[in-house]
Amino acid sequence: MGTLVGMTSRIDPLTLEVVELIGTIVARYYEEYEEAAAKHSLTGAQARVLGLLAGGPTPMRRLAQQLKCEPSNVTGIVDRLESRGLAERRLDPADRRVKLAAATEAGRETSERLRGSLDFAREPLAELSDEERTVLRDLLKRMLGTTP
Amino acid sequence: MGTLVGMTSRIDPLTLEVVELIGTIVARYYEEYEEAAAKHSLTGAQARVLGLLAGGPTPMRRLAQQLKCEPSNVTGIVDRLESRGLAERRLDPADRRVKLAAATEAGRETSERLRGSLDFAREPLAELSDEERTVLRDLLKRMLGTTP
DNA sequence: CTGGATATTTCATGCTGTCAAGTAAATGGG
DNA sequence: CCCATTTACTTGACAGCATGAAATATCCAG
Repeated sequence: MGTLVGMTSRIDPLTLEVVELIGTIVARYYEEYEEAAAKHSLTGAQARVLGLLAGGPTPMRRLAQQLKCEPSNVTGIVDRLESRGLAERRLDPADRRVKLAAATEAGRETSERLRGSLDFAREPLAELSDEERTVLRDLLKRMLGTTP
Repeated sequence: MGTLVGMTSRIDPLTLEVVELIGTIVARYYEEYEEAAAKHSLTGAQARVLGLLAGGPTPMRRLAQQLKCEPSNVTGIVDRLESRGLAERRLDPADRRVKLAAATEAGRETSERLRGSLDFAREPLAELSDEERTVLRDLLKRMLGTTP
């Protein structure tokens, strides 16, 4: 029967406001990420994988876990990176079932340039003083349960 | 060789930490959103459109602007919502070129249930006191330039 | 009325994602 | 040792998202 609204009325307005702000940040962050990736002729998924490969050669399986997707999906993404010379597959000498995806030199360069162009981070945060950033950091940490 | 990092060394560690936290929040938010949508047999895009339609019948063109995508893309998303009885197209009496997408009663219900299941907002914020939430809100607002 | 702008759709194409099936290699219990 | 199982990856089929170009219908200004 609760036809009308009521969907948000149980949350206090302050929480609601913060939620909306976070939503805005998420949207903006995502948007800028895709844009930055596109600027380097990469899709978001390709950029994410390339970013993961910056940590060193990684088994396909592990990439899938980190991206929270099926391994078969990673196959395609790495295929496309490979066909552009940004990544390569290596055999894992310790286990011949696994294939290690690794960034090539070109891949590393692209990944670094991309990371450098992710301005979302710097620019809006520049608005805040060191002290404020510290407060923000601690609040976010608490939100995420990083500091129980 | 330039093995060692260096890619982020020009940003101070505090900013870097905040950026990473925001990245984590973005990832978690997105993940939960898709999950909540899937629980109602919707894709993320469909859920977003349905959410926009909660604001009333909306021209296709406007949906595209709000989603920041091409209008031709919206056609497909609304098609799929329509084929499930969650949305419908109406003619705009004022301009016969435009079609207004509108949520059906079933669409409104789904959209409300979905919104109710978006717990990301509430749960982590519960960690914070009212005062802290206020501080957080103000910091986020400043970051977003909402209060110049 | 005519020409140009606007709103939507259709089509072709590419990427992301899932799932089911298949291959290859590791592993462990008998 | 051997076979059954598990694990890692790939392939193929399919759906959805997203873009761009071209078609259609309508609006609007001159």
